[in-house]
Amino acid sequence: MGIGTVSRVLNNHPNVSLATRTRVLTIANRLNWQPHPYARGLAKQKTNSILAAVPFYSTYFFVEVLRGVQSKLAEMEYDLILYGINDPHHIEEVLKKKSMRMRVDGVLFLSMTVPENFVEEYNRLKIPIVLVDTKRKDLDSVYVENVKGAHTATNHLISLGHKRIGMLNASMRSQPVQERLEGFRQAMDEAGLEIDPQLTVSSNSTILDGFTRECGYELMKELLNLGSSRPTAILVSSDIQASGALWAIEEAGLKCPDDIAVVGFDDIELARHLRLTTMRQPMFDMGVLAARKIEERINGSQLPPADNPFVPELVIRETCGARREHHEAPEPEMTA
Amino acid sequence: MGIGTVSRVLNNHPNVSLATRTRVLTIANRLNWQPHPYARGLAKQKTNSILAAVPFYSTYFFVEVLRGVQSKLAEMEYDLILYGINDPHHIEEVLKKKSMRMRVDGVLFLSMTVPENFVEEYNRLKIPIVLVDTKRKDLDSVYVENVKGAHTATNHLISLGHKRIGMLNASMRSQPVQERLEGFRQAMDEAGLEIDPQLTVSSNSTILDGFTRECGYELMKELLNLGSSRPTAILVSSDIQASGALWAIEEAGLKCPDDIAVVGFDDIELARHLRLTTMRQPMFDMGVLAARKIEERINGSQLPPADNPFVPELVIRETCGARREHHEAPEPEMTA
DNA sequence: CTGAAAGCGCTAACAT
DNA sequence: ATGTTAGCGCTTTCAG
Repeated sequence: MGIGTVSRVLNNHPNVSLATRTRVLTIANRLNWQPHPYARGLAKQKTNSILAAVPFYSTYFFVEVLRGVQSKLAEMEYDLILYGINDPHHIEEVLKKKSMRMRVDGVLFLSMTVPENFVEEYNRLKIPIVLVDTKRKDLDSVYVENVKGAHTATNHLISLGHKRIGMLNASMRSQPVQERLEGFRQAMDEAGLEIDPQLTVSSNSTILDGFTRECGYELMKELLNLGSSRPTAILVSSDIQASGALWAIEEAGLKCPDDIAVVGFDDIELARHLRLTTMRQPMFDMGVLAARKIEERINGSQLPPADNPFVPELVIRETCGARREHHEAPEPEMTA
Repeated sequence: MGIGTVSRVLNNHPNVSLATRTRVLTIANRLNWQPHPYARGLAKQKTNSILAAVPFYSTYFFVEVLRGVQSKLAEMEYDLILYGINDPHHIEEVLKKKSMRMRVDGVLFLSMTVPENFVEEYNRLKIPIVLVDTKRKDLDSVYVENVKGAHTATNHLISLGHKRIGMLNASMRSQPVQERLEGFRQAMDEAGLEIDPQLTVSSNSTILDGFTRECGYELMKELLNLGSSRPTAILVSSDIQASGALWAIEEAGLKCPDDIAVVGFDDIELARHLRLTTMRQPMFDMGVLAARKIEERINGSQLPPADNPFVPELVIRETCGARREHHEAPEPEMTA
């Protein structure tokens, strides 16, 4: 029996008699045989693996997304190669040198701005890219509708009767932050509420674009220093910052829902603990979709680059003041 | 100039004149050339990538470890293939079918018990395995000294004057839990303190071996139901459970350091928020070491399988009662 | 020191 | 339907 035939059954080629097919299969099974992925890859010019470039710092978010990615990828018999970018400035250098080129059939960028020349090069190599948590008109993007989300969050606060609402932001350099601020503005406008510039603060920290507890803590202190003209409620651009803000509030001897209500964004694990009202992002599902999208491209889809927006969902807990009683028990664990 | 020569310079083969070497290098650079990893892998019988099998649920711990692994691996020019095991029962099936066999030079198992036949098979294939956060006499293992850690934690509580100390455990099926309980016992013994069996509770939950907030919450309620014979301090086998325990304490209208002190284990991110005193595990460093160990094996080390223990470090915050004042500011962010 | 040729394990095109 | 053969892109003898 020729080696070619074996190859055929392994690749489900039609021209193989059922007899030989089963014979090959059983013998392969008995020998515990598996085709060598590299040899196959070389011959087929396909690696059956995709690269995920992630900023390692946004832990909870990216873990959830990756869970989704990996789960879909496993189903597709693809491997996930993880590449953590610690210093955003080194993205290109790193990805170049790593000769990730011929090693993967596609690449996923999470929460990262892709360098222009990188896009060009991968374009030339016909290696598709899909973005997660960022957006670009010329690439497939999977992201959350930040404007809408912030809008919803703000409306919630408004519906609770708040008038003096502030927004505590991370760095305005961050695209999601800009969008979230925009949503806030829209909602305030629509409600005919004044936006006091004093109450709209943002970070100029270079550390993680201001997505840190410290940033939330410091900015909240500023807000609190406003004294009687402080806001009665604030929207915070991320849960992690909200945690810092809550800290500042507590430290100032104030009570969270009563003296000042807060709504976060993300619904990271911590949020449940803090009983933080927030906008949930369907991270796992975003990961699954991203994997699907990259697959479509790999399989030759020529559709124009598409947006794949997800709508964040308002999770009402206690920091907004809408629910003041304690629960009997903690919320159920996320399904693992 | 022959293809062979090119190959030689790429592999730093000595027999190449500096003249041709630089010539090849510059031209390669100009063409933006990179050797094809699969072709190279096929020829050299080496993939230059390692597999990390991780249980996706233990998020924070594994992210940190992986950060370490990846950082070292990148340095070694190795790729990291991530495989998330959601259902522990499927480990072998999954890894078999994935034909991970010839695809990686080594495998890392995080927080997981490796199936026996898996070990045998990889042994036969000469693909080295190293364990992280678990132990096996016949494999290299990188882990934390749980006995010592629990001992230290318990001693801390004892030094604070506590006599009625309890321990709240996850499932006794978990190796780390057993070890932590052992450390607790030793410390109590050495101090001549009685261990009230009522105060040593453990979970029989099958969900994540009881490493959940709910588990901590429920077990703490049991402890609290003891009324006046309740412990004045408890050691909890993990931070995540400690968070649930704190919840139960609060819900019962009790105050944490005052009515009952608690010390956790792990130092997950959450711990800072909760101001939880806990035992820190050097997760990143464990990852780095694991990567180094696997590299040694790949490079043919024949040393007998070795233990690589790390000693956990006591992090004193407020739930133990040793520091009662609030901080001026939150602790600095972990370096990312 | 360098060129030529065989081979890594598989796929795909071409015969039969 | 199946056997044969020529690559896939690189490494590695073996000559020279």
